[in-house]
Amino acid sequence: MTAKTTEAVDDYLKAILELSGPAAERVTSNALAAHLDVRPASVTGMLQKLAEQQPSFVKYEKHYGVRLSELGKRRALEVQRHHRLIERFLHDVLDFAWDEVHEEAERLEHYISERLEDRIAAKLGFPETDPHGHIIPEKDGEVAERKEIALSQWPCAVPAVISSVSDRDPNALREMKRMGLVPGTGLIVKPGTRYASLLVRIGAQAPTRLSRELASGIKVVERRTLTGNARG
Amino acid sequence: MTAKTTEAVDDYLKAILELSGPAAERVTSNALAAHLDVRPASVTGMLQKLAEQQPSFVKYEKHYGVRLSELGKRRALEVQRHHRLIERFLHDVLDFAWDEVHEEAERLEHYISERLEDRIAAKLGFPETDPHGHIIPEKDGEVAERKEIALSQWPCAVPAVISSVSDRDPNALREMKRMGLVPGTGLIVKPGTRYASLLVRIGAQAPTRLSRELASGIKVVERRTLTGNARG
DNA sequence: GGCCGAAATTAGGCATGCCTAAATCATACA
DNA sequence: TGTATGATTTAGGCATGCCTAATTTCGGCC
Repeated sequence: MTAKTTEAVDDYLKAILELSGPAAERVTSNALAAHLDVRPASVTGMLQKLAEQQPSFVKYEKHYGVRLSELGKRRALEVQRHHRLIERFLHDVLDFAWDEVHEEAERLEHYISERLEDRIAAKLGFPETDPHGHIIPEKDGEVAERKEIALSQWPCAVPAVISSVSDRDPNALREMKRMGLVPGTGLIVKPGTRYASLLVRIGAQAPTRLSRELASGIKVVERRTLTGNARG
Repeated sequence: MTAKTTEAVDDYLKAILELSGPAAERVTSNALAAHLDVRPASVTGMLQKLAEQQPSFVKYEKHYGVRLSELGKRRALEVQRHHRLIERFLHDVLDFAWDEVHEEAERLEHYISERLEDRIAAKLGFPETDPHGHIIPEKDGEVAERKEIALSQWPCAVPAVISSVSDRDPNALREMKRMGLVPGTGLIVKPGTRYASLLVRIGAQAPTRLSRELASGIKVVERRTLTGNARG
């Protein structure tokens, strides 16, 4: 039974979860401010308030950054589960395009009840990923791990499969779909300069140039390790 | 394009709409306070702020009550449309019981986009009523009128059909369902005292006693005037 | 060890929307 | 025509969560 949160608190916890990465490293006020589009001073204020609470969602050390407590992590994962379930629901049941779901889910994730969360999951057959390939945390907070890597870091000539794509830029998402860059698609990075763009063979198509910007939003895994959860 | 509102403002507008009735009469601060579960002083403050805005959602006269402006009415109907569409969606698509939908819709109604509203309506085939029989306003603000009357005021021996029931008390709703008191059900009020309870024949059942409390949440129309929209 | 720039924090404010307590208004009734 | 009573409004506060401006801390570099 996690303590009561506001929309703002949820957003902070989710941001800390996303910025701290798999290793749960400390997150700086500045990084949070940039991610939340808020002034650093506001972040300090919020973190202090959160850290004072008993029980607390975060462990906060002045000048050294913040990380989630167990409680905070549980809440952040719950909100993330809401977000991703809602995205899949909007996409699969209500015919939203994959570039439309993020904005809607971003609002609704704070306001659905446990009951609605459960009914949505059941209706969908307990899906494992959202439309962009992100893994949906289990209700108990478990997250199936996957060692995905940014496409921009992937070595040449090694067959890869897209595991997930960033959902924060609708234009990029439309462009990706147009090029066939969706979770589950196989690709190979061709040798050549990697400065402004990558030469990539997408699926069975002829090799294409991919802007660094677009590539930065794409994560991949090795060809044979994809467990088959990601849907096209 | 109605101006931007907060959840609190939406709740005030909806409350004014519901309390002012079909004739759009003035609503008193006290009535609003009771309906919104807020102190009268808070209502005064909010109404003053709303009335000051340009353009304004309300027409407010000190000491004499408030009514909606055209703008306010449009927004109130939009929120009501959201609420009722969501109720039907939760009920029909996500297997919510009819006593569970109100609470969830009460929150979500403020946070769904136009797009989601439209997709929900389309998915449902543009329904005319919510699970409790209330008419869903059209997107343009039109409301199919219906001269329904509280069951407690209905004359004896005249065949009636339940048009709608109040959705604010889950216990009452469960009790109604158990007794077969759902929209579309026919009934006849038997002669007798109407002090604490009514003697009513529900559908084809033997006459039953109905507490005044339960009856107060039920609205009816004359048997042959129901246009067939309400579902059992 | 001291200095500098970036990062972070403190200080003081603002808007929303609620509260309680203390006036004030409207009105019915004697 | 007063006056009591209930409805309503005013006055002053509190919590949330954001802001800007000013100050402090951190950490690398000379």
